[in-house]
Amino acid sequence: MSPDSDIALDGEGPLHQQIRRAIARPILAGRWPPGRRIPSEHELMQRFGVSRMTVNRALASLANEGLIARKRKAGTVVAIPSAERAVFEIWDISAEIARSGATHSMTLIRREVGPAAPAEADVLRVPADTPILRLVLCHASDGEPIQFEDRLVNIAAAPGILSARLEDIAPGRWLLDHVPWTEAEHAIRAAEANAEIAAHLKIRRGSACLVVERHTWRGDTPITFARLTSPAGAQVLVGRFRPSAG
Amino acid sequence: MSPDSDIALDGEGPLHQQIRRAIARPILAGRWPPGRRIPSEHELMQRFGVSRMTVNRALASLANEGLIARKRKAGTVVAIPSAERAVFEIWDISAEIARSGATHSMTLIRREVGPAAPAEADVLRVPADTPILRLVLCHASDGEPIQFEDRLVNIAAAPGILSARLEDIAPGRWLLDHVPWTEAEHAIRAAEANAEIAAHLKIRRGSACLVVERHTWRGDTPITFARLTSPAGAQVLVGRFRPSAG
DNA sequence: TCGCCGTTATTGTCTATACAAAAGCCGAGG
DNA sequence: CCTCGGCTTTTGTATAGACAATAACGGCGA
Repeated sequence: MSPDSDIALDGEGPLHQQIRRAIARPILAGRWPPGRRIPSEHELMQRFGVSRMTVNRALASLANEGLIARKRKAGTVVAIPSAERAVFEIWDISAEIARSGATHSMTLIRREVGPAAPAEADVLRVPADTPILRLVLCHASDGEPIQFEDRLVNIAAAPGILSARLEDIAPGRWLLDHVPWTEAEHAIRAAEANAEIAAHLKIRRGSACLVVERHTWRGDTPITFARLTSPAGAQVLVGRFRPSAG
Repeated sequence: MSPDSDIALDGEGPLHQQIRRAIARPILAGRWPPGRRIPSEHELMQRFGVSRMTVNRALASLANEGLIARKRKAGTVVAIPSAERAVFEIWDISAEIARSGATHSMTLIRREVGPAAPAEADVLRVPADTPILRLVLCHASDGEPIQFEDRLVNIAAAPGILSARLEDIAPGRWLLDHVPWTEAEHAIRAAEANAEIAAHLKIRRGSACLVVERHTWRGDTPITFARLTSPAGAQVLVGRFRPSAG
């Protein structure tokens, strides 16, 4: 069996996107470490039975997003992940903490299952009374509280979340691993800590926090809404850009 | 003369990127308002004397970034600007304000020319004593102070900035229009307003602010560093993503 | 007038081909 | 041994052609 036997087309959507996913999946899942060689366009072209233009389109798009690095003659390899991706792509605090070398821990503050109240239905963008899971928790890095997470999950869109062991794995991480998303939206703003958040993050009430709110969808159905609050100094979102060369 | 006579190739780099720029420029400059019809692929193909694939590649890339909206048979139009673009691409508060329908105004608080002090050289990432322009100003939307800007400009990289009429045009805007950049980096965080910022933004000292710091380079030479501070509620950075579908 | 349906303009995707540009590789020559 | 130059692999760009999908439009009939 070929060493890249884990890549395969899934038959969904345009070919170039299938190829994209086929390559992106093992990278994002961590099965292909940075530096790992990716088959050349010719090889992929034969393996998938498509034209080189189509392979090229897929790989160019991945390169454009910094997932892979390409060099003429040298070939294509999995790019070393920069902070960049973390900001814009999906965003997992436990991975972030692990990367910095610290230990991640988590305290579950609240966990409720039930029909969505009007306000909740509104933010999650589901009909009222949709069954949802509400989670409130606090992440810590080496014991230092670093992020307060308030999350709503559309249970219908994430079957299995109710039986997930959320003491061991961050809910964001669990969802990333188990529920494929097709669209996400971030809103980033500053806000002042309310009493509850201040208590859990061990900061002064009213002190500045960075708030990231994220909606995630699969097609038209909302999967989850998360409001992630970090103390002013604890988190900086960094992104690097080009003048958007296609 | 054709109604789209303001689009032309510039001869720099690959054709598809030239076409991209040719279309993007009048949109970003505001000459083409949202909803304005963009010539069909066939027209562009003839106008530029390139193949349709090449035009398509350029337009697909612009559509991917949300600058234009395409619909089969209906054609291509300038997209209604969502906040989205503003986050990732370069970022111009005066355009943002204008887009929201308000009037932008600006007060120049400080303007100094001279060799970079060590601390300044450090943030701008130039050698000490490099001639720099230091600007401090405050932007307002309909008279309401909305953003405090602290900027360092590498004069060598932006010839002409010294004679620009910075009372009329925001320095960020001027730089965008006059100095081509190849790379930019954003850092986003929350911070508490210090005395000076609080006074200018008319907010309480210590209240939460959103801070965006941006470095811009042309090749290896730094062009400018800007620290943009907005009161907590005034600004929300929004971004929408796909699992990075090309 | 209104609704339905075929026409057609426009974009989306894919293929096959071609040539250019970069850069690793390797062998000839010193 | 080292260096230089050519060979070759790999990616980058562009073209022409084809067919599919979509949806606006216009005309026709009730």
